[in-house]
Amino acid sequence: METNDLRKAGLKVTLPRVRILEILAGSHGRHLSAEDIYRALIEQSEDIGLATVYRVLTQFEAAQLVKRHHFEGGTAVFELNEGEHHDHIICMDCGRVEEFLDCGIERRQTDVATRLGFSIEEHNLILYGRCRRENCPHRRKRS
Amino acid sequence: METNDLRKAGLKVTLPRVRILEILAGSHGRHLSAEDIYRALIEQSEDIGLATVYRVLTQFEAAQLVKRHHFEGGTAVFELNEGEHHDHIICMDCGRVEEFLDCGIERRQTDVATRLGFSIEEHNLILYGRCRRENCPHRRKRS
DNA sequence: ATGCCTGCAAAGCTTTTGCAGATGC
DNA sequence: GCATCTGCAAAAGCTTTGCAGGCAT
Repeated sequence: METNDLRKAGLKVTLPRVRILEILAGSHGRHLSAEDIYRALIEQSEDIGLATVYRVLTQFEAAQLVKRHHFEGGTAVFELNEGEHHDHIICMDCGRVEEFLDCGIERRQTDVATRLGFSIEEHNLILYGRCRRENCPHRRKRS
Repeated sequence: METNDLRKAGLKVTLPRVRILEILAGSHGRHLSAEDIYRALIEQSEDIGLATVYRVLTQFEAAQLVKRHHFEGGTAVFELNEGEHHDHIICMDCGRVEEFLDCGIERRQTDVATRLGFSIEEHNLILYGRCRRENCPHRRKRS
């Protein structure tokens, strides 16, 4: 039950927050911008302002319920924080985003940081490429 | 001679472009925002508009003379493209940026991409940590 | 009942663009 | 001389903030 996540974060259980959580949960791994979420709300006839979407997402980020990514070009995108870490690979043709985790890469990152005299706190790895799926070449895919 | 780089890129050798290249070359690895460069120009009494800085940087990026990074929080930063690729580690306390290259990480990235059915075009890896230098703990260091 | 939320509109920031004049070749 | 470039100012995103009213608890 997501409403408990809200309570645990010290946030009141309000309709905008619940709806936004639902939309994020229903995005099946797609990464949504504030605008994406705003439009999704409009589609389901919820009268929630864009400013609220931003505010809620910022609160969710502070509460570690979501992660904010900057990918490329100004617009931030958000995804539910499922707990376990992963990195991203993005298709430059169709915009599809896949997630992955490679222990070897993770380990070597720690090694590099140590070698340079840093203690690593977090990291951000994005691969840009082209996927060879037959349904790729044009436009973002609906899930 | 940097003016040749400009010519090779099909760009006329103008004062703004030369000055901006010089500033980037003299930044000793520090990553500069458009605003940083603009202020540096003002300091040396060059009357060059911020819009021009942005335009020139965009042209330089297209000509692969510089790389644009998005690091964190809205503002893009730029560095001279020295040819060989590297990644970044950033100190969350003092903002210091170090560069590194780890062949193991590079190789595994390619492997991961292949496994997922992508051909990798480029990537972006940033480690965030805390450096333990005695001169670190507060504020960004002037070079 | 009270304090946290929300909507709206306005402001803030970074970046881009239109246009008339200036400059490199 | 001509095309490209620049400065200025205005516009265009994306995101944040102020304020008055609304809602969860």
